[in-house]
Amino acid sequence: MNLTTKGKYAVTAALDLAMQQTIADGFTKISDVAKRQDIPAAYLEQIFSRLRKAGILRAARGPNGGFKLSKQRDEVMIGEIISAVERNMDATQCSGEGICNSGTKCIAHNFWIDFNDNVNEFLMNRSLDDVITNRRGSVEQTGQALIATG
Amino acid sequence: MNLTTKGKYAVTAALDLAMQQTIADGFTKISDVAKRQDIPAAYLEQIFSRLRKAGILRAARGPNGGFKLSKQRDEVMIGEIISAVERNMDATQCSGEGICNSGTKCIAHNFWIDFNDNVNEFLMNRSLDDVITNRRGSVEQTGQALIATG
DNA sequence: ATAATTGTTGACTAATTTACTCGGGAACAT
DNA sequence: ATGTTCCCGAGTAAATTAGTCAACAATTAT
Repeated sequence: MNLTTKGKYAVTAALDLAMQQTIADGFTKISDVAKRQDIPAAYLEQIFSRLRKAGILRAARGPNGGFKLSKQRDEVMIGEIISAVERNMDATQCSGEGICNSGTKCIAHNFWIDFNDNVNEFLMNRSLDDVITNRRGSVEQTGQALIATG
Repeated sequence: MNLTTKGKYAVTAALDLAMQQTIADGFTKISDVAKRQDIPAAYLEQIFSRLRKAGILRAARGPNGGFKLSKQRDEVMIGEIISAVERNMDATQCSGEGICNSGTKCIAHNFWIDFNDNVNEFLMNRSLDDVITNRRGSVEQTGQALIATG
């Protein structure tokens, strides 16, 4: 299980983009997001690069360039953002392969699978819009998996 | 958010103790647990030491010594075990202090609080007995906090 | 054209954390 | 006494985190 500043910065920065788009519809510069959210700009570059490769953001270079969400803010789930930048959200010791105790399932295996499912569902059921409007999660499900379980 | 092999070993080893006590009622040696669960014995020593200091385990030295649960296995919650050995399960950047963006709450703050609550509830609602009998969580609540939110 | 602006990429690094090991000591049973 | 088992603190190699930096590529405004 992994949740580092990288993932937290990613969520914060994506929320910032979503809020900026409410105000104006253009692209938002990394340096502006970095300043507002108190995130090191050069580090945020790395993070946005991953979010772009994951299809969550679109970029434009040059003056008036920057980043914007590639979907509506109620279509971007927090779980997508985290899994795009974070190394490994799986809680099992064996990456879900069931080989955690000398080739067989350890006695905690199924428990960690349940834990994964719980975290997964929480993060995949909350959009940027939900967080901004302080909703506790929408009903719509994506069916997409955040945590690989083998 | 932190969930390392230390926490996972702790849960596995506690489950092992719980299962051994079903068979016989004495103390179980570190070396036996380590062998059965494929955990480095010297490392498990550290882990059991913390669990003992947290009041989860009792120890006895000398021949026929070892460890046993200090409560019934349906009274020991997985969350207790993890928080006894793991450094920091809090998902906020600011340890819940609300100073994540230059002294004020960052825009993701409340979201991470909700996330903490969710994880907390999951882990504090499952006993060793629940995991062993493959139940999805009991109804009883402890009211004890796993994740500090300030 | 050219200069200014902004993202793109890959390499690099210091600090921290993880996942252990090791050695000696203390309590206990026989 | 002797062997067994936990107790405790120190030490460490490897991995990870949390960044920085520099050169390059695309775009726009003049």
